[in-house]
Amino acid sequence: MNNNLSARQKKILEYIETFIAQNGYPPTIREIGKHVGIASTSVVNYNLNKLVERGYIERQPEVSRGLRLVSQTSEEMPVQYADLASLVPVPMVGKIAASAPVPLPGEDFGYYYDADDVIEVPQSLIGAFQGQDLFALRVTGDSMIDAMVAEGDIIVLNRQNTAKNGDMVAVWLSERGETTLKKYFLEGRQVRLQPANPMMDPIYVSADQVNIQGRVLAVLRTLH
Amino acid sequence: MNNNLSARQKKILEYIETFIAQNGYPPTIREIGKHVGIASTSVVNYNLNKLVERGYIERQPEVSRGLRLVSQTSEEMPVQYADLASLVPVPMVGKIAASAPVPLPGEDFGYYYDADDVIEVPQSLIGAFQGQDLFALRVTGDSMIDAMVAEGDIIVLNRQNTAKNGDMVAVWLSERGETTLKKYFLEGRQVRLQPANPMMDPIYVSADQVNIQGRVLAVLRTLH
DNA sequence: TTATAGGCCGAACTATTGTTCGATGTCAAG
DNA sequence: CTTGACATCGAACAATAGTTCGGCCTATAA
Repeated sequence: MNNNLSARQKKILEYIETFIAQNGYPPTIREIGKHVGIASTSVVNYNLNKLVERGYIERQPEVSRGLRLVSQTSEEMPVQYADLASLVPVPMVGKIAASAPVPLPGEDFGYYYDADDVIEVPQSLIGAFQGQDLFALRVTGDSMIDAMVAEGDIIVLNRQNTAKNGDMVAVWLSERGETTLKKYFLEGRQVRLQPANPMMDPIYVSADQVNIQGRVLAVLRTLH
Repeated sequence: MNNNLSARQKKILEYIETFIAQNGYPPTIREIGKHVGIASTSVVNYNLNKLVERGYIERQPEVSRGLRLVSQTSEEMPVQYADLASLVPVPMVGKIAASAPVPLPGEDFGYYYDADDVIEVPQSLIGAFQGQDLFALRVTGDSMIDAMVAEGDIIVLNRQNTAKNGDMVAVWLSERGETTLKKYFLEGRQVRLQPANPMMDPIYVSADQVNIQGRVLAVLRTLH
């Protein structure tokens, strides 16, 4: 079977590509025909099906503009791709202080934050974590000093409400009405919360008093 | 004018986003309506026009699926954005401890570092600084605790031997045989070195005892 | 109270768009 | 020469999808 594309099919493919890039949605059969010089919609249809057979595009029957480009893996993008992937956008959802619960990205927030409220973090700083559950907070006040976190620091968290021993977590202590950053150790029925600063003593809290808000993945401090 | 989105409009926006991600082409008015719980196409149309007014999407009249999402970020700062989002390679030239002078990238080093010894830092974290004079150090030991810097942290510096008041600098105190990170204030003939931790007291050193090794631009801490 | 605007519904209308099918021309194999 | 696969055309058809309009409801301003 011939797996090469005819000149016409290449033209179609290119047109689809530029059209999508330009408009954000795919072209119709007629639009393709007009720009590629094909008079009949059925011919375009015919060639589109060829492109499907050969794996260049996918189509959705009876759906207007129902086509999509299939990413051609073997291109020369691997370098670029790695670069783009290594910078992860993380929404800044608010501030964190000892006196208040952690603001979490709620359902009501949805995906929409101001551009100002997104920071770009190198993937290498946050390990394998990624996606919807990442968020960032700016630290206000000096109350996190025992966590070695200063005012103005940005902490990057993964939203989760469980933790493994040794994880650095943001917790809300319902009894004290207080948020803190500590290393988490479950010890029997109580939890040991160990400050990052080795000179500070841990506190012990009953497990049901501890609301884990998220795991701290990174702390960023800029000084310029 | 109210620029906020109603819950319904947020839902629509989210649906468009996931739909495009999933299918490669935008949804129709009826598809949106069905999934967002709107009975009438006219209402969807109405809300889509609201989204256009507020700059979230663009529409093409009389075109099926003629929607596109407007990228929120590229709106105002197209140039800046690319810059801010870019990663700057910074060589890791060694470790820093209180007990030893700061290793500096010497001429003899040249441009040659292992790939392992280079970290990628977002430009946004280090402000306008860039180029040859950037370097990074890993902190060993707990001796920098009064600078709110923990063991394992990475500090990014700009090599320079002068500083402005208020700059956070790495200095070698020849008299004490000690390296520290402090805020720098020149006061007459002596220098006040102020710990980042506001609970700690400053130290005062004669100006000629202070060897500035570099200005601290950022501190990075990873916890995974 | 009466307006008025915003949000919504339902239904009809029209334009767009994918699908189908018979017919034609070309070319290489039998 | 005949056959059959391949590519094309044109036209009609039917499903999809955007637009419009009258009416309803609620909250707020006059």
